Amino acid sequence: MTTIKDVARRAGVSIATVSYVLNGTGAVSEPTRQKVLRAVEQLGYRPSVIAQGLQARASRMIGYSWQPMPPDQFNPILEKFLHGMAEAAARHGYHVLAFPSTSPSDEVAPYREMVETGRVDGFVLSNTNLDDPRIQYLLDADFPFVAFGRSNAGLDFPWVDVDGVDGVEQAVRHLVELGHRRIACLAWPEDSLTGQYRLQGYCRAMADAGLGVEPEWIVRTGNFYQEAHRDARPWFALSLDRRPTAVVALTDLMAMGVMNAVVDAGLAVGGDVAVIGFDDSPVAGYLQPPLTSLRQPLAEVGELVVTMLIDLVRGQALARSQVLLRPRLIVRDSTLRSRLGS
Amino acid sequence: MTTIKDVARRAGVSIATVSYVLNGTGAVSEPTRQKVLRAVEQLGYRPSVIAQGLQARASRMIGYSWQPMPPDQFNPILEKFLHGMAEAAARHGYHVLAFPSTSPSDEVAPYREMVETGRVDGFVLSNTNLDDPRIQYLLDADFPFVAFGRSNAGLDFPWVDVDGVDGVEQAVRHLVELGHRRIACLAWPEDSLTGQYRLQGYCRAMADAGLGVEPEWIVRTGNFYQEAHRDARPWFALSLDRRPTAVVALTDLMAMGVMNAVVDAGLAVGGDVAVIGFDDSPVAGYLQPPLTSLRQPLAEVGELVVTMLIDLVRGQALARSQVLLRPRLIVRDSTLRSRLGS
DNA sequence: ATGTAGTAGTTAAACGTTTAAGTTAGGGTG
DNA sequence: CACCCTAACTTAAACGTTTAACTACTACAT
Repeated sequence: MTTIKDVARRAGVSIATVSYVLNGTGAVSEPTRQKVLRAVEQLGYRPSVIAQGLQARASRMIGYSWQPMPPDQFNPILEKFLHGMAEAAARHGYHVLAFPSTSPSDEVAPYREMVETGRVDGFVLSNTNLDDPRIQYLLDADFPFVAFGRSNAGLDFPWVDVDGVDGVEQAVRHLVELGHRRIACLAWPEDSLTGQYRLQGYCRAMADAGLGVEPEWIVRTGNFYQEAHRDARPWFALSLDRRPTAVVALTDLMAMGVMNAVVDAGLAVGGDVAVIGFDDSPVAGYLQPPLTSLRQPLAEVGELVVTMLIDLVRGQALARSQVLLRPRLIVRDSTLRSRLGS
Repeated sequence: MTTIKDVARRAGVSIATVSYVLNGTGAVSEPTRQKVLRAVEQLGYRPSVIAQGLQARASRMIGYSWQPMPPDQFNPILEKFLHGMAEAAARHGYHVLAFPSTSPSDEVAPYREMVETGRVDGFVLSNTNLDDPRIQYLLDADFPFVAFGRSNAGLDFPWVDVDGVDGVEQAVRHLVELGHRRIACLAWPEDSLTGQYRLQGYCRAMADAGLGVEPEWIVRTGNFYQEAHRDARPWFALSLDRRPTAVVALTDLMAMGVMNAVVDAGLAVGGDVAVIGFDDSPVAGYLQPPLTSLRQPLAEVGELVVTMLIDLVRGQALARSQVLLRPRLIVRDSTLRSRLGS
């Protein structure tokens, strides 16, 4: 491993001069500058980030943790989000440290460890919720972080989120335009903030369209295929005048459960019952029929979150510290080919 | 931030003593040991990993990079593999640094940068292939790494892989047992080593079963849904005596293309044509019909790869430096309910 | 009494950077 | 010619650890 000393010796200058040349600080004459650069080139010298880190009391690392999915479920955001983050971080000389969230009993422990040992300069949080202990801890510790997702209205912290209200509104409006009147929503348990927003979008859009909502059209269930499949079934056993002709599910995985429940009832997805998902996971386009879904700008969120965090770490004020992005409705056959319009 | 000096001052000893206590090296009397530990406790002291890293000339970081998928495809391994790695790494005091693979023009550049700046102590490679420039570089640089996947037979380096030959053999045997005789294989281009192994499994199992293989039953296509969908179609336009009654696809995504091609031809998946995928991605079980597929022990591979790498980094000899794991065939309706047996 | 060995601790150097402070030479000014 | 200023360096300290080398003390054998 070649160090700054080797370069200094080779160029016939002191190590300080080498450092000044490399960082562009300090007054160095052009000839010496060239000498140093040549030595750097010849030796293939690169400064040790660890030594720089010790000196600057910074690691140039961004911590990110996610909770693993159960084996039969996919994480709809990880790949694109992580890639967006890693790219943006690298552009600024930072890197992403991926650490596992261990026991849910003490969610904060791994974060605390990273902070106290100086492993990372800041965190990106995802999957935030109300009363998120991680947010509380990081605010208390005054440690930089940016969240993908919101939390309690009272807490002031930087976040980026995708507007679930707007997204589901888009979905419902699309269905209304296609002629649907009886639209159901497969929602999440009440404690999910993201679920609250998305459900709110449903309620608002239905009201805006002047449509009534039967109580049995809103079903809350877990974020799993099996539960969605099971809990969507009763809809299609309802009498013809109460049976929904369209369903908005809060997740593609849940939408798949709905689609299969439709098939189980001897009905056709897209034909008898329109279905819309959320996330636009890569499989959505390849299902039978292809699933209409709301696409989150995940790479953009990843980039934004990281650039905000780096500004924060560098002590710069954020231009916008709370950003709400719109999802985009990707229309596919699960809502077209509807028999209602024709 | 509290340092070892603070602890030393509080405990009334030298910093060396604190270090000795914390590392369990050196001779320290029990009373002083207690004093030090109490001070550590009271101050909430944790050693700075960066300072330790500088001293030890090691970062306790493992680098991992993956190529991003096109937007409409999913990465079937990332989440579970990464989680397996991160868990295993954390257990040994290491962490995973996720960096983006940038331009394919110089695949090695980001690796070289990590090596030269001392960012990581070793790498995990995935998606290796023949003549992989990353392997060549790391071998030349004598830098520790372990690969998920094999490469040229002549290169001696540590790897873990899932046995594609065995996997596809399992698949074909399963189909043969169900009574299938005309079995096709949707394979990858010739330059993919993984594809070679899997195709070899097909050929070997067909030969073992005493079954002939029509040339048009082996189709090579890209690892995409669209191409698979397009290139599987001709099979189902073949005359009844040459048309395959079962297809093994090298990927779940490709299998989905095949399934939809079957439906397009007015046939039923599972009924008229059995389909098997590879990867057992989370969606496989929720497709219509649920897809039989080969499950790779991804978390196990991740753990194994990391523990091997850490041994390597610590200069220990590896018990086994080349490990081949068996995939497991998960049987679902896409191969059951076949009309052949009954 | 003297040397020896072991125990328990301290001192100081080292890891590879950055940077404040100091030094030197040269040129301009009165 | 003495003075000051500036440009272009160098010296050395600091960041927070680990660890080799040293010191001081006690206990014990000779």
